[in-house]
Amino acid sequence: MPQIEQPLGRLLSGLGKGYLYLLRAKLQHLDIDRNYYALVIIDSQEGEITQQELALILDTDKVSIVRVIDYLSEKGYVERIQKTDDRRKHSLVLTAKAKLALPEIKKSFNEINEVALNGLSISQVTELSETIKKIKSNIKENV
Amino acid sequence: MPQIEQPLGRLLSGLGKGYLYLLRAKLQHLDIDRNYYALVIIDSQEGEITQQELALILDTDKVSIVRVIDYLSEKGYVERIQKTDDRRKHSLVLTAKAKLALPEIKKSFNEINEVALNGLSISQVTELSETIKKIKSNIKENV
DNA sequence: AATATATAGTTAACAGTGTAAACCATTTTA
DNA sequence: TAAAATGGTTTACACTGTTAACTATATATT
Repeated sequence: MPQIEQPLGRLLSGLGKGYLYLLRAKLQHLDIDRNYYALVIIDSQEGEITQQELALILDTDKVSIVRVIDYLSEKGYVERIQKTDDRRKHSLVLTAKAKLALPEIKKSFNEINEVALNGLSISQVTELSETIKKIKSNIKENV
Repeated sequence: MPQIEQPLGRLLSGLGKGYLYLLRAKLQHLDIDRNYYALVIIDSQEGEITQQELALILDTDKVSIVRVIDYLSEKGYVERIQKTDDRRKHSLVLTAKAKLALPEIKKSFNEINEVALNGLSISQVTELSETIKKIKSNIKENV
């Protein structure tokens, strides 16, 4: 097994950070500087996602989600709508402002992917995707 | 270009976090729960590394390094030795305690690599290593 | 129906991290 | 000799991850 110069964990975290940095730079003109992906998820489940469900998808906990939704709703991107069938739950819905911003958010995701993967062949990207999936499941099994 | 289901940044950060989690679990019996890699670096430069140089290698800033070294020296793993040729600088040196722990720290790095890369062929790991390097330089160029 | 238990979301608290500004001591440059 | 730069420290602030305790509702048990 070939050795990797740096601990892989550090390396991957570092890449993730660089990614986020580029994303923020690209979306600088928005009045939010984080939680973009939460918006994408909420949009994809339009009108039918609760905070718990979002937590599950984002692989985090409900406390963190409260903070995310507090932030996004303060900024006018999301509203909590109490569900009538179970009044403990809140449906998360995007505002018009968020819907306006979404296309450029998604576009930025794609653009940064292209920047990051620039110079790699299609088969290399496919391979990377497979490998990441494998590593993810390897880690999950051992956690 | 094939699309990747999740923002790559999130995915990579997530893997990095899982990695660190496994590492901490493996090294639970030590009385430190972070900054393991700093010890490896310091060891590899034995006696001839300053805080600034460490900051450079770890891709962070001097303020963060103060915290790292405060932590590691409180726990008895590292000592600051003022250099005589430039008394602003501190050489970082490992204590006997750190030297004793180092082999298992390195071993844990390797073991977790093996766990994470389990089921991947040698060529896939090589490919991954190349791809990561490429992504890293792509991101660096654009930061 | 009454009580116990579970769930969705919130609040509070604490430790850790990233980042910037101000500062001290020392060294280098002008 | 004065000014500027460097290595390291301190302080401050915002953000993040995590745990515990809490409210309100809903579900299950008797």
